[in-house]
Amino acid sequence: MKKKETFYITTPLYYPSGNWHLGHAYTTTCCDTIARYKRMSGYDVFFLTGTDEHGQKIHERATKAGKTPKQFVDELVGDIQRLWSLMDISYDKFIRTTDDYHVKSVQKIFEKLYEQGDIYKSSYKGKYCTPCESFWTEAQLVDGKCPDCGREVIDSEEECYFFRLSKYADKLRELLLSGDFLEPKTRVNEMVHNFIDEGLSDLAVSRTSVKWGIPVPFDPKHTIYVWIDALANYINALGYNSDDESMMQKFWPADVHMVGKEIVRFHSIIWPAILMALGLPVTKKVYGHGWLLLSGDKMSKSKGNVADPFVLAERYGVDALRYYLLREIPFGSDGAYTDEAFLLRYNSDLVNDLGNLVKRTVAMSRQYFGGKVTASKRAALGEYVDELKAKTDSAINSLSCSKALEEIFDTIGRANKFIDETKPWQLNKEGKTAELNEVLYNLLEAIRICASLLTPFLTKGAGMIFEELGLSVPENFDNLQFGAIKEYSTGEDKVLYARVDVKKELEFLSGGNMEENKVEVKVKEPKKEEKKDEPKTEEVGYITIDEFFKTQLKIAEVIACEKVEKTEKLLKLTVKLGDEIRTVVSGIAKSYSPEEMVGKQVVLVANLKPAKLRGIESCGMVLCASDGDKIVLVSPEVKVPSGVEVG
RNA sequence: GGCGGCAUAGCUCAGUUGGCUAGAGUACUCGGUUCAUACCCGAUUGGUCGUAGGUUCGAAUCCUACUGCCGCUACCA
Repeated sequence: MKKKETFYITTPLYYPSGNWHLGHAYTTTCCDTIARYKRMSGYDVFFLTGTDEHGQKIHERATKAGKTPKQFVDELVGDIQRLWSLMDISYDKFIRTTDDYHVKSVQKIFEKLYEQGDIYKSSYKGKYCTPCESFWTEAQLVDGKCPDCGREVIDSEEECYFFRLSKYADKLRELLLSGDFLEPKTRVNEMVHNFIDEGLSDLAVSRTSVKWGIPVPFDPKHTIYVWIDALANYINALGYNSDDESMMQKFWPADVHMVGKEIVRFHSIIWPAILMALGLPVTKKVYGHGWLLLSGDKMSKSKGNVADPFVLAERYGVDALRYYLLREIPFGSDGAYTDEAFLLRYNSDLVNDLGNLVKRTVAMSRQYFGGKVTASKRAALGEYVDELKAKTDSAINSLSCSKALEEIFDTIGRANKFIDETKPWQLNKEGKTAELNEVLYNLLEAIRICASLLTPFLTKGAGMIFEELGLSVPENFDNLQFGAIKEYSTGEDKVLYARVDVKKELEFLSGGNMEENKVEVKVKEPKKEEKKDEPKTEEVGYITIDEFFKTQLKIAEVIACEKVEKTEKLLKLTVKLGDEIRTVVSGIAKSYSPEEMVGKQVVLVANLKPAKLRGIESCGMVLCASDGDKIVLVSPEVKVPSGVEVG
C-alpha cells in the first residue's frame, strides 16, 4: 500500500503574557482549517500549537501577581486550551516550552552547537558609557562619544554566548531569494535588504540577566535565550533528541510555519540558520500573515465583551466566529475586525445563503416526496459542482482559506439561483415528478458536496447539514463526485443558523458606545526585545529607600510642546518646574500629539543627567506607563502646584 | 533617515504578462418569486481606477515626479 503523504503545520508558540484574543484565534483557526482539509484530503497530518513560557516578562508578571512563573503560565495555558477546545481546534500536539522533553532537547541543541563551534562564548565588545551604564557599538557613537550624554566611552565587555549567524548569510540569502520559502513575497525584500544586505551579525543566544528560562547546561549562570528555546519547539515536538525520532523522520521538514508578520524575521533568518547548523533540512514554507486589527471602542473593551473570542463563540456559535475569521481577513494583509462586519457576514452568508438553502431544499424534499429523493441525472447545477473541489484544493494549497470559502459560497449562490430557474413548486403543481426529483437531487448533491468541503471550516454546521440530509459526516473527501448517493432520505428542515438582530447585537457588543477607535491586537510572540549591543538589564532585586530617594521626582507642567523634526516618536516639551523652565525630549509622539500635551501635568525625573537627543538638550525624563506600543503618561490625579516633589 | 508596499463604487476588496464598455460582495432603490429563516432571484444606482506628466494604436495595468497611508529597519532618557 502506498504510504500516505504527510503534512506538518504549526502555529507560532503563543506567549502567555496577558489575555488571549482574536489575533490568537485567527492564526490558529487558519491552521486548524488547513490541517482538517489536508486530513480529509488523505494526508497524514501533524498539527502543532503551544506556548512559549520563558522570559523576563513572564517572570515579572508572575511576581507582580504573587505567583511563581510556573503557576502563572499554567493558568494562562489552561485558558488557551479551553479556548481551543471551544473553537474546535484539532491540534495533534500542544507543546509548552516548560515541558521536560523540550528543556532537555534545547540543552542538547545548545551543547551540540557549542561543541561544533556554531556557538561560542564571547562578550558584548562594546563601548561602555559608565554614567549611562550603556553599551554602544562603534557605529552608534557620535564623534567617538556616547550618543546619549556625549561623554567619553571605554572599551568594555559583557560575557555572553553567540550563535554564528553570520556564517549562514549566503545560504540564507539564497534560501530567501529562491523559490517560495517565505510568503508573502514582500517580506523577502524586507528580510534581505534590512538584515542580510546590512550584514548579519552573530546572535547573542544567552542571557545572564534572565532567570526564568533554560540554563546553559555547562554554564548554568547563563540562560538560553528565546531564539533557540522557542524556535526549537518545532522539532522537539516531533521527538528530536529523544529516544524515538520516528516522528521526526516522518514529518520533518515542516510544510508550513504560520507566523505573524512580527516574527517573520525569526522564522525566516534565525530558525533556518539554526536548522542548517544542526544539519537538518529547513522548513518548506514560512507564511507571515497580517494582523487582525480591532476596530472597537475602548470603553466597551474594558467591559470585556468586545472581540473576545470566548464571548463571540459562545453567543453566536463557533461556526460564526470561525467563518468570520476564515472568510473576512484577506490573507497576508491586515484585516480589521468590526462587530458590524462580523454580524453582517453571519447573517448574509451563513443564515441567508447557506442555512436557508439547506432548509428550503430539505423542506421541499419532505413536502413533495416525503423526504425520499432518488438518484437522477446531472443538471446544470451538478456540472457546476463537479468543478468545485479543484478550486478549493488550489485555494488551500496556497493557504487561502478565504478564497476557498469564496468558491464554496459561490456554488451555494449558484444553487439558490438554480431553484429560481427551475421553480420546483411549479413542477409540483404540474405534476412533473421526474423533473422535480431531478431538481431536488441536484440540489441535495450540491449541498452534500459543499457541506463536505465545508467540514474543515464549519465544524458544527457541516454536521447539522449532514443530519438533515440523512447522512453521516464524511471523514474524507473520497465521495465528492456527483451521484455518489443513490437515494436521499432527508430529515427535518431545522434552522441551521438563527438570524441575529444586527442593531441589537451591535448595542450589546459595544456596550452602547459608538465611538470608533482602532486598537491593535497582535499575536504576542517571542519579543524582539533585545539586540546584542543593548545594555545589560540590571539585576532584579530590592533597593533601599535611600536608593529610591536618589531619584528626584517632581511635578512639571507642560507649557509648550512641539514635534522633533524628522523623528517619529520624539516630542520636545517645555515644562515649568516651580520657577524653573526646562526642555525635555520624550519618545511619546505616537500616543500624544503636541497640542494635547500643553497644559498637562507630568511626573519628571528632575535630577537625571541632561542628554542630547537629536541635537536638543533634554533635562529630565517624563514618567510613562507603556503597554506594548501604547504609552500613557503618569500624571497627578488632581492639579498640584508645579515643582512639588513626588515620593 | 534607509528599504519596500499600497492608493479602484458609500464600505470590504478582485483586476494574471498593457486590449475594459473597469468587476465581485455588501449597503441603498425598484421589480420578480412564494419552497424557505422578511429568505431567494433579477435589475437600476453608484467610479475622470490618489494627482500631474510621459511611453504606446491603446494604460487601472509600464516609466517619472508629487501627495497620502502602511510595513520593515534605524533612532527613540
